[in-house]
Amino acid sequence: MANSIRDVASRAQVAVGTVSNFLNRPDRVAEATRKKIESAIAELNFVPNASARHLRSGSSRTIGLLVPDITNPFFTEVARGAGDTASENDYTLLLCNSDEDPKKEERHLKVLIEQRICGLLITPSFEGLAGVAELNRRNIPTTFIDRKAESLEQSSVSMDDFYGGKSAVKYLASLGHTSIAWVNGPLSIAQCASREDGVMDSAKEQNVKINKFQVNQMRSQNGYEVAKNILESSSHVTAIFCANDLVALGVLRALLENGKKIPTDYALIGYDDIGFSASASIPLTSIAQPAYKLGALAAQMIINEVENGKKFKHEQIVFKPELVIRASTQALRK
Amino acid sequence: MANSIRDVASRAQVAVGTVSNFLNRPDRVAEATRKKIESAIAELNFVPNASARHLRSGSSRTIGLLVPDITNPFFTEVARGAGDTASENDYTLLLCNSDEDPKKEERHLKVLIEQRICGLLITPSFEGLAGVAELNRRNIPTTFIDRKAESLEQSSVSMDDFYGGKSAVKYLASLGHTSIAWVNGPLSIAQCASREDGVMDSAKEQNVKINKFQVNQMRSQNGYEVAKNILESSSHVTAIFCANDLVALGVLRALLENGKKIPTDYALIGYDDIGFSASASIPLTSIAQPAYKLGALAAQMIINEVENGKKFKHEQIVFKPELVIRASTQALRK
DNA sequence: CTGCTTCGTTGAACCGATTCAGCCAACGGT
DNA sequence: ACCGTTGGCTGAATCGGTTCAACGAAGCAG
Repeated sequence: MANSIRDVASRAQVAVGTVSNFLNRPDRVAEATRKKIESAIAELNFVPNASARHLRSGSSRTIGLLVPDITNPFFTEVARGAGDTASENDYTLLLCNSDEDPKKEERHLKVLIEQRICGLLITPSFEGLAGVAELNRRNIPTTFIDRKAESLEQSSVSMDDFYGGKSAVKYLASLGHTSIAWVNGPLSIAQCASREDGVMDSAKEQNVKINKFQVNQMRSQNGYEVAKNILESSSHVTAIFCANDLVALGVLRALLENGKKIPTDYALIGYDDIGFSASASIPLTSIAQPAYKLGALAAQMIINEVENGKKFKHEQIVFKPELVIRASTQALRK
Repeated sequence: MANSIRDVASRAQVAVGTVSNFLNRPDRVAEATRKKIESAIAELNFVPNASARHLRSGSSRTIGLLVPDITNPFFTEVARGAGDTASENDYTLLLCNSDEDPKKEERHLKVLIEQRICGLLITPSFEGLAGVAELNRRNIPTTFIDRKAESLEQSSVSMDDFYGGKSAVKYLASLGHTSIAWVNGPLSIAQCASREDGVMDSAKEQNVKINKFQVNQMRSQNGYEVAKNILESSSHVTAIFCANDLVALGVLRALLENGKKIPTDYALIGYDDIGFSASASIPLTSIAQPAYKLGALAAQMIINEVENGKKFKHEQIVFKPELVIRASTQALRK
């Protein structure tokens, strides 16, 4: 049932090496031979064994993608982008989800090493950096997604989070808001820290007051819970900026339940511009990140690195996010 | 850098076979030897090569999961469940997304065969069934997810869609609704067809009138668009039942934009109970499907089949979905 | 003391591809 | 007629594990 290259060879009356050439460098095989092999393959229903191929050739044509939360639409878009690009280049994408759990992350990293992936795409958590170092020691090229590499020895495709944080506050200020709630995730997440820097920088420039709030995980439920604090807070804010859309959607729900009107009572901005934000009951103004493109480009870069080896020049690509204005924000009425 | 089992063997002063035993059946190795091998492995930073292992042993310990839309939270939950179960049993999950494109589906199937996956989990599209037949010919066990297998030679983990459709209508009828809009996806999708059967069956029982509407893809945008038709429709409905939550969320947004009140003007029910439904601005009543469990169980079943071979008894497991009542429905006011 | 298990270990053969040195024929230039 | 080159093909060696027949030593019964 499972045919080998040797079965094909004997059926086509050629040597195994010729079949291998046919598979990998068809131009080196004469027309007549090619036909014989083609029909032998068709008759036997032969499909080459990837394991055998990888074992001997040394390169696995498999790239790993390790994301912290497959449930977050931002990352599914990244995965789609990376997956499509991998397919187009005849690479296999091995998608792993760590669920923000360092244990799982480490376990997946081990599996990826066992699989001898030729490259890794990862959005590293703080703890995950140790595992990445291990990959480096093994000379497995690694590209960061949505997180800038500090070292020039390392590629990354990331977003300008400072700019994103800054532009949201700037926009709110331009609408007349002078007191803004900023709901951030853990500062140990690099993206959150940068966004906060941007927020504070812009606040100073625009002479706007920032009230900081914090969630432990950046999920909808956490936003829902933190909204109470915002409502009860003594200082009166007129706008709320959340570090991602999931949190913003949670905040939105809590506000509406409390009879607040958006954008009249509060202007609300999220971050990521996931699909659900556009079709939320009050479409959310957000800082859009080109997730699909991030994944696709990162995959392309790692493939280049794999194929060009030492000649490859590492790059740290940084995109600017884009403000997308929808119904959840409007000018402040005095 | 990349060490082999032979390096470990010579460093630990034992035979390669002993190292292999250590890796696979540690109990057959004496304590002292075990220690020597352990430290050799640690010193060399040895990680076994999965390709070599699979090649010789014949079984790949990799199971494929092919989903039609990684963007749909329902399927990311399925993937989480399958992935976790695979990990726990030391299997690798190869997740592929076909984006509802038969071309991509076929391509992924080919890659999965090349990888010599030991089992496949799939939510087959109508066209995909041919590809699945190919897998069968190669004796690769296949389990359907969210779609009941017709043949008893085939396992499946699915939902009772007839029951789901029926119970939604029954519930609406119990609230006093007698005229209901039913927004379904393509009938070529088995799940949609069954749900519709359930809807019609219940309608007859409860003496309720059903107005059918149709979307081509089951995404939010399609729901948004179809809502206009519902509003303009001559027959006056008081409740809307959508074939999945994404569509329902789209409908919800459109209704609110048109100044309608939910649940006062219209009761609204979705299907799947994805996370976003609970935290939608008007939390959605929905027919809940245990997506994570579906994935986890399917993975467990395919692993059992792989490990028990012919002894394995195929099963067609069918879960009953569950009505989850939230704010988007209420009793009809006369 | 002998024969029989059991336990732990050994190492060569093998899985199915790729690689590469080497071979043969045909062709062209001188 | 001779030699060099080229194109096409061959098949043995190899990748890094697993498998398994065989073997030595230890333990135990008679």
